[in-house]
Amino acid sequence: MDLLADLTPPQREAVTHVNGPLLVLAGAGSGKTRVITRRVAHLLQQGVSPHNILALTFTNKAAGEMRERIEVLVPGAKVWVGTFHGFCARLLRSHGSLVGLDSSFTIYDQADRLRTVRDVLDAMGVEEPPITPEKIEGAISRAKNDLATPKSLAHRARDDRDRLVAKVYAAYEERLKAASAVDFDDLLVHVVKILKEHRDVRENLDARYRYVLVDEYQDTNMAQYAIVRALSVNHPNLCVTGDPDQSIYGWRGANLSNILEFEKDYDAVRVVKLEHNYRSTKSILAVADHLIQHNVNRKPKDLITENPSGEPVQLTVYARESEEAEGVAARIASLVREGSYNYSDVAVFCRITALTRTFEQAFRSARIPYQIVGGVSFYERQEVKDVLSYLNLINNPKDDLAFSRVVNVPPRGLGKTSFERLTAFARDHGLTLLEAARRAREAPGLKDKAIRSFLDFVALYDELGALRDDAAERVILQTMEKTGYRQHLKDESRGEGEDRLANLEELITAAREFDLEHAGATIQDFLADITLASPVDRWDQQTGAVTLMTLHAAKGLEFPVVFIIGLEEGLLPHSRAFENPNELEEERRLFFVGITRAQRELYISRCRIRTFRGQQQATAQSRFLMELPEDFLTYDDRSGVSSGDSRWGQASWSGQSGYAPRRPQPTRTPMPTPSAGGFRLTTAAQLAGGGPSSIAAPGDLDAFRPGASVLHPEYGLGRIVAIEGAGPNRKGRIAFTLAGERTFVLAKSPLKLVGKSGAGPR
DNA sequence: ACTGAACGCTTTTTT
DNA sequence: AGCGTTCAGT
Repeated sequence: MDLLADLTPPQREAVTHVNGPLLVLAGAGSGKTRVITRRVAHLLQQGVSPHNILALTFTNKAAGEMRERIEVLVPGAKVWVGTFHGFCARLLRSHGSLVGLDSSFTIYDQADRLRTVRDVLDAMGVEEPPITPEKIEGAISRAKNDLATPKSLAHRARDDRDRLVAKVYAAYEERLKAASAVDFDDLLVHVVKILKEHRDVRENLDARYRYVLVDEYQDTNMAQYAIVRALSVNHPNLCVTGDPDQSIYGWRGANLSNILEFEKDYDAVRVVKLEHNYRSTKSILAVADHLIQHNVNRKPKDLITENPSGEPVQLTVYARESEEAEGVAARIASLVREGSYNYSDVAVFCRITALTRTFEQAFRSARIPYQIVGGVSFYERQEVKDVLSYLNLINNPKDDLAFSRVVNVPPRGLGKTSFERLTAFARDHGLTLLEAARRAREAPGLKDKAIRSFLDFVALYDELGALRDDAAERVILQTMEKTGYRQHLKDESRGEGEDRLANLEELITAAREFDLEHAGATIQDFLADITLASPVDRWDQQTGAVTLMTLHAAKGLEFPVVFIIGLEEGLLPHSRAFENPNELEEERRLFFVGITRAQRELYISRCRIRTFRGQQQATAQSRFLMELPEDFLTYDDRSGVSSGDSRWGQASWSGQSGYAPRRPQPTRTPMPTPSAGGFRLTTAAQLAGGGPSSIAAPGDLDAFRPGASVLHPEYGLGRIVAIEGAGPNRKGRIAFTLAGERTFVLAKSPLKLVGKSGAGPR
């Protein structure tokens, strides 16, 4: 096919560029992916071997898309397209020994990292760290992204916290090394190290990957920069694409100057600007453009489109979040009912994942199919993690973290004490935990029973270890049988075991699919694949459901209809960004990214009261709303509250604004307002005087009598069948409708009385 | 050693 | 509000 026929002159220029560095500044919706894939096809057409081309992206999803589109253009071309992390993992399997890494290394995800940091703090005897483990973990990650070592960190430490971070960092590194493990950042950092220290390797790779393409270059960090740089010394045929206005990963160490300074960094850079937008209506683009112009630290850029003006962008204010969710749900329902769109044409974006919960409820009761991208990942569920830990240990016997996860799963009578003795023994003799377990007889202080359990575990392990080179599905099945894990879940008294088994079935299915797609692959490949997979990768636009995701996850996607919710100070922009002008600009870019995902219709909303961590709070509208052009907006205040804030507030309650809603408003069921009215439940703990200022009024607890109905936040409704004892420590035996019988110390329990004999308004 | 309930902390975003 | 960790009872 003719690769150039349907391209604009600038697109054509980028596609036909062959040798030398190329910077493509691609505005949102400017056909960037099309340009990259065409360029790859063009290179192949010019006789470049697919073997010599490397295309790097940030997500597997983007990589997969690119691979597919290249396949359509040039069937059978074996171009390596993948993520930075995937590329580095592969490289380390073959070259890891140069940095002292076994080829069977384990990849730690963030949860593993945090666990390790906690363990390190524990081992160091730090009782009350001045900063949280999460912060330390973040600081270590940040240091790695900036290519800082524990030493350099210790060197520039200014206070106790910095010194602690540096110390933990050093110990953390040792642990990973001993466990033959790497974290996400290490994948990059180790490769950087190899490229720096082994000239021959670098030159070979530079020559091998003669043509390198990097997508989303504005989001590269120092380590990624160093890798790309090292692969483009002798053969600087490097093509980077990106948009500084869409840089949203600064918090993760992305370095905007990588793209801003690209022209100075390489000689004779060709720059191509793609400013023509093929995605959005004029209204949407105008709103995006107005907003982003408020960024000071920015290269001016035009956004042009020949698309129709379309509907104005609609801004709606709701009273509370439940109404926001219901309002959005109602609008989606009517859009679909009118026949203009399918559910899968619609996406709802929010700043933080916590906001999706309300929407789930609203969608469920409105019977709108939805899918959430992100949140608690499938692979993070307990039972999945357990089985995967077995796989990790089979693959890498040094993985102490995996060992400690599974040694007592299912329960083998190995408790804290036994485990601590084993750890001490391992540490004293420089053994891995598995080796130590093998020699459990020599470990001081271990009881006979524990020794036997450890030895049994090792025997079990050896049996499983023989499966090391088998396909993933088989190993998982064998593991579940031989460890007795499947039986363990079956025996679980309450219904949860079945859900867990169902999740494991899903894992088995995933493994089977992986095995089919990757002939000859082992569990090591399977583990790497799922560890490096992100929730977005599992997302599928074609499922006929509304998509619910964070603004970050939305990057690179597009939808006919987009809702962006929670336009409130503290949320968007997020409160953590208030202090820092750069971070504030990043928040603005984040909003910009969200807006420019929309093709035809865009709705933004906020609410006046939002519940956060259990607290209801009045909100202030996002400062970004003031930065949008009125001409392209309609405004609709459905909160029923007058408020002095902003010109928007004025426009709303006068009722005379020119921004009348264009469509009939869907009717809403009036909602009772629980907090404003008189009905409130009081917990037993409150009755007993949980607050420091009040003194227990013993009489109040008397309301908890046999026969009374109670509500427990977790177990739901129940009835008191018996009261045991007397005084403040009296216990209640509750028969729950769904969860069986349980006993509580009333004064400490979160039980609430319900029904007419229960607590009235106070 | 194991279970279940209370405590206390938090994540903003993710490869 | 929700989760992981800690604490207490058996």
